Amino acid sequence: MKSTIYDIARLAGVSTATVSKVINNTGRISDQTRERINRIMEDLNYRPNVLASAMKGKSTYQIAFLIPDIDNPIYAQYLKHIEAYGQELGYNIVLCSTDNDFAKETRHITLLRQRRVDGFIIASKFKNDELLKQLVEEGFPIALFAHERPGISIDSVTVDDYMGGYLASKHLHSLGHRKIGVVGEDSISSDERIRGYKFALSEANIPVDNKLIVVGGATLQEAEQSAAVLLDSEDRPSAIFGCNDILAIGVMQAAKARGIRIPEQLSVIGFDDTPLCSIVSPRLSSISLPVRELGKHVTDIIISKIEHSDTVKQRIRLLPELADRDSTAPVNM
Amino acid sequence: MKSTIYDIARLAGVSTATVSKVINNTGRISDQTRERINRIMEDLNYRPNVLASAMKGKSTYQIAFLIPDIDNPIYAQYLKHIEAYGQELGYNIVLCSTDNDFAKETRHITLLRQRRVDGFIIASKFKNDELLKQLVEEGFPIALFAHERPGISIDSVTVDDYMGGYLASKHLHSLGHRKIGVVGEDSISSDERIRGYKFALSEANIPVDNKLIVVGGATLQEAEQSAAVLLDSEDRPSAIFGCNDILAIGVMQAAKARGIRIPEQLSVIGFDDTPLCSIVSPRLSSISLPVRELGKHVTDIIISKIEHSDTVKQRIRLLPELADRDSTAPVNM
DNA sequence: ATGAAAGCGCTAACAA
DNA sequence: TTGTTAGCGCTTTCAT
Repeated sequence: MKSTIYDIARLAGVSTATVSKVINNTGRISDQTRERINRIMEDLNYRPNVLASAMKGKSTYQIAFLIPDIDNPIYAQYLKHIEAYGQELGYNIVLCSTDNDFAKETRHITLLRQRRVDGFIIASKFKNDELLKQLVEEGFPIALFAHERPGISIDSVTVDDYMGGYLASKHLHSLGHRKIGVVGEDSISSDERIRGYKFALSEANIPVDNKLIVVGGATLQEAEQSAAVLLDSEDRPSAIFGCNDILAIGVMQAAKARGIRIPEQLSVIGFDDTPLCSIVSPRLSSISLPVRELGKHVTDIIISKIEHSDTVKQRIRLLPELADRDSTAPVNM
Repeated sequence: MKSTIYDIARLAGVSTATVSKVINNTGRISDQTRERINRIMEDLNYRPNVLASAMKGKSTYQIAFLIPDIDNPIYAQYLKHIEAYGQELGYNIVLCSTDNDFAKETRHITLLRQRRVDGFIIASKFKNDELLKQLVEEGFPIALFAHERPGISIDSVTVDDYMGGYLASKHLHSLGHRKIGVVGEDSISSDERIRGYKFALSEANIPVDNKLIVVGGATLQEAEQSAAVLLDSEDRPSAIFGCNDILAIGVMQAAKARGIRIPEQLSVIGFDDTPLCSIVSPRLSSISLPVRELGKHVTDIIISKIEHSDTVKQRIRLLPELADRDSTAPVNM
């Protein structure tokens, strides 16, 4: 049978209070008893029951990570770093898929609170604003990841999507492209990226043509359909900005299906710089995110909220960079 | 403040025992009190504290899922289905990366047991045999996923790797290839797949040439190096079987770097049939796994062990299928 | 420096 | 049908 704090206390000839103190490094204990207790704990391979200590208000050392969709490799990347860094600090990650579904996210949150997870990292475009606000008000450790909610006062760690959209479009423009299409999806990040695109155009004195902006589904297939609208128009763009790599790859496939050569006849650029970029051909230019740093930042924020009930709110926004590869080239007139 | 079972009891004018009984649907309670209690719980939005009930020996409704490496999309796929199905049954997934590291896996397991997770699904090539055996002996709910350990009596859910290797090689052979290379990695699955390959050859009366079998690292880059050995030999194979999609894509890239056209000059086939297959060009032929069913099976096994302390052991082995795409073609002599 | 004891929120055996 | 009560394993005041 697993040994308890009572076993240790009995064997050491002390009270459980004393044992508890050496476990938690609190109160004053003589070096002698401390050592004796430590030895006995080692001998019995004693591990405190986290449940019991959590019941007394201590943490469970669990952080929930909510994502919309594991299929997009960028989430796997996020997960990877958050898990790795959390692990270093003694925290486990409870992973939950929300599928961007209002009911699912709500259910998850209530369930996870019952489980007494210590905090939430939310990387999905959370729909239940009320719940979010409520959690924040209660002071529950929570942080948004990879997407912001301008209206709510809540911690967040994101990449500067606006900047990234600008960078991507600017790159295209610097290659001589003036007719630049966009394939986006329905999300705040995507919107921001498109705002950046528009700014790049306006900076170059190119009027924004809304027919060049197609916002559709997030899957590869849906992206192909969105791209089709652009590609099949009589006066098709010479370059397309996909608001994430999946979308951009959808564009590539649509182009390929139409015999449009990349980058000779069409430049394509993505966003996120996932490992997919080096796997497709031509290799996809993209906007790269400091994934590890993003992960480290949220984890740090959440944990400092958990451990020091830190209350200051912050919005950390890291800057993306251009990852220039083979899918973008000077415009061919 | 969160309400407790005491609040409910007080408001309903009954004892906590009664409330507990309606929560857990045990004992006999009059419809009248049951309804009254239920109403009050609804009104207060009462949620039982899982920690407290877990302390009384009930489950935590958490299953740990150990994987070696999130970078291979097949693990993301597994994760996706296990999470989704677990979610349906009220279980959360605690995700842990082991990086195939003995120390890490050991640390994880002990930590997770402290956390009182209900069971383990292990999808990494687990190194600590002793620990594994010990867990099994203790009757701890545990199942191996996507890889077996012939030596240990333990539940497992896998795909028939041998069969898959056979299928892949047979397909290549049926296209007229006789000089077929293999790029594998250091894992039991990979070994099995190679055994299947050998069987396909022997069935076709082709002698096995060990120089055609290269076992190396698991990353894309390492796969390229493995492929190089094959591709740069004076008498290079006309087809290569990559023991998973990443490896196969490494082969494709190595071929591309050498100006070897696929499938005209080299046929390539992978294993796992990840979404990557449709993204590379030419689209990669592969061996497809019934991923959803695999996930459902392990989850079911683990949960039945948890809930009915089911003790019969089973090895479920599902059959893979050929997914024929554009990277394989008749040999060109 | 150490211990006694109350209690976290729940369950279950036993009584009534 | 319902209630009393003794824990689960730990933390934490308050004494000593």
